[in-house]
Amino acid sequence: MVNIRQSDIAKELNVSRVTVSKALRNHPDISSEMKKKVIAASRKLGYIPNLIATQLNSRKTNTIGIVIPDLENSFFSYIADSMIDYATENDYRVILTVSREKESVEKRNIENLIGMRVDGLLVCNSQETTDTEIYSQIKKMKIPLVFFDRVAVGSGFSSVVFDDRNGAINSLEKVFASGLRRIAHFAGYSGVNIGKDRREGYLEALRKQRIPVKKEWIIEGGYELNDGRNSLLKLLALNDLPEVIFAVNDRVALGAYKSAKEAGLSIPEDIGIFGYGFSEITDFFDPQLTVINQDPRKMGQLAAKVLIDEIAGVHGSNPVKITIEEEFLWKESVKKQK
Amino acid sequence: MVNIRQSDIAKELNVSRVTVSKALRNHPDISSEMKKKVIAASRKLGYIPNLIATQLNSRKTNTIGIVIPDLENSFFSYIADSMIDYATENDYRVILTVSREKESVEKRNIENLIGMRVDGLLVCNSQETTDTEIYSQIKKMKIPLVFFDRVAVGSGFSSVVFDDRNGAINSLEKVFASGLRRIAHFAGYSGVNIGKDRREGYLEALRKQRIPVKKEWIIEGGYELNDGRNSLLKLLALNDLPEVIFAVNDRVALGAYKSAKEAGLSIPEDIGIFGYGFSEITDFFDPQLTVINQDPRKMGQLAAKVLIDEIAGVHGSNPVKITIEEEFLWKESVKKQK
DNA sequence: ATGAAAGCGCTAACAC
DNA sequence: GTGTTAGCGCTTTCAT
Repeated sequence: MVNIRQSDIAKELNVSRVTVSKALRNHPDISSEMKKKVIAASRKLGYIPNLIATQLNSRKTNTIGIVIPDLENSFFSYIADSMIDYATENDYRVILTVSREKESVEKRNIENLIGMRVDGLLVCNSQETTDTEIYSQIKKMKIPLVFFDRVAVGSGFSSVVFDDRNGAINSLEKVFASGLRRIAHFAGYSGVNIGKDRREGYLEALRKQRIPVKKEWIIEGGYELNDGRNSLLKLLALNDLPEVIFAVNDRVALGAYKSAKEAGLSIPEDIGIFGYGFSEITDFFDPQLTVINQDPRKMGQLAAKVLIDEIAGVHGSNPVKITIEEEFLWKESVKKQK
Repeated sequence: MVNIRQSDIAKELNVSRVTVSKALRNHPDISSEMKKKVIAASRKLGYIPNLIATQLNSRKTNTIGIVIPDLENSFFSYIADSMIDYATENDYRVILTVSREKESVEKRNIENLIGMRVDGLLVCNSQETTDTEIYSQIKKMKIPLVFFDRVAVGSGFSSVVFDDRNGAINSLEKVFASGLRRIAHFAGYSGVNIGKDRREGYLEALRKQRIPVKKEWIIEGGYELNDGRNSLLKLLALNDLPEVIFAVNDRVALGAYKSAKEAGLSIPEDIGIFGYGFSEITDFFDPQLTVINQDPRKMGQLAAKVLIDEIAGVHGSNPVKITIEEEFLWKESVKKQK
């Protein structure tokens, strides 16, 4: 690799490196003629400043580190994309790491990013993560950090999350208002936050309507397509179909679509389906999936904004907690009764 | 931010910084007792090495820069994911930048990454990119670079691309062999490589079978869902339906699905559809989309491997050109005739 | 207006 | 075995 340095420009012009350094940064010390000369020479030689060196003595890298569980999940890739967007607009670079839902990888990534002296961190915990020691250390080091979507609780950092519980309650109220009353829930494991909050929302919504809970209609499973398939088969075996299925996420909903069609059930006539998701995916379902919209771009943007503000010292030392409301997008997959 | 330095450890132990530096890197100079002491102290103080400083004098960052057009496109997010995977496994970090299909952003990203002194670059050109001057400069600077998917031709760098033309030819041969003969093509603009190669494959396949080309069955459009919708409407207006539509990509195919269903055509009975895509998306189509498989993980992995090998000096100065064969995955959306 | 000296945190080369 | 010196490329005093 052949890199041009400021000293090369200085030699070319027979001036000192300092003059060059100042000229390039448009320092008032330097005459405008000199500046022109320096800029011309740097163009000519193809000078690209060494940010590593700059960063070393400014102790600022203008770089944000992201730790995300899985880029193959479009929800997360949209989030990452919007974070990169927002960061770039605000003159920050982004180092993106993927934890693959592994706690150990998450930890390694974070140490790596701190080693790179990023100015701040955007972190979504892996599903496995339970040990929060590293986060206490980050707190001690006073490195700005914002959690998004999944939060290591009690660590005292800012966070941006969805209001899943109310999202479920509000959405189900709309469903009830349309005359539908028999709703099953394809739930995630209740150990995980996501699964827990969404299920609680479901239960609370039923309670409000004084609709008795049918335990057999809460079918617990994972978060992938096959889990949705299996849950639908379990539901069929009951010989007691609900009017609508409320799925814990879009992949589970898709699995339910598949099994439903294989079983000869048409959506939404024989059975309706809706679930957590985001607007961009509705089109990938036929009929279009009704979703409780978790706007990933909004989350990414907000988290990045909170972090960058925090780096700038906007919030002082008070962590900011942002809860994003979810909107119910009624599409083809659920048929209103009235 | 509060960061512990080697000198802090040195002070703590009343030794020189160099001893600490060597001990931490397990240098043979240092006694094992001293090493233990140093490691214990660094643990205790929560020392995290400053990679910026290390990089400054090693002139190696162990970091790869990626420039990708759009993370919202799952094809690219899978590629990015697999690159990060491969890089991480090989002890490289990744700085990911997104060009949003803008030439100017692409250029800015590259300069930024070079400024960060990444050890190498993985680049997919934006759709707009025509000016390749920056790439000549990179060549001069001897910075390793590998293009993937879209290549600034004539710049003399290694590349990893799909063999779109043969993918089309081979796939169409299978379709023909099953007895289907009337195939339309929803094409991209022929100005762009992708659009051009795929269309040429289509034409060549017809030629081989001595099937006359119907110009009105080559419907040119963009690469998004709505383009597929519009193309299908244009096709319907002809009152001369083909048996199968060959779509330039999955989003166009999806648009065709939508319009077909709205027009009361069922797939594959009334009309078959297949297109370029990758295996993970077939399930999102109902019926499952038959695809000419462009495996994004394979592309990401290979490109990352070629680059990392190149950084290690494996290929000398000879650019490597890798062409990935595409496999035809016959799914539900096309019905075999025999 | 320009430049010399010192230092960011770490490491390689060379003493002791 | 341990420490001293010098330097990575840049910027920030402080002289001139």
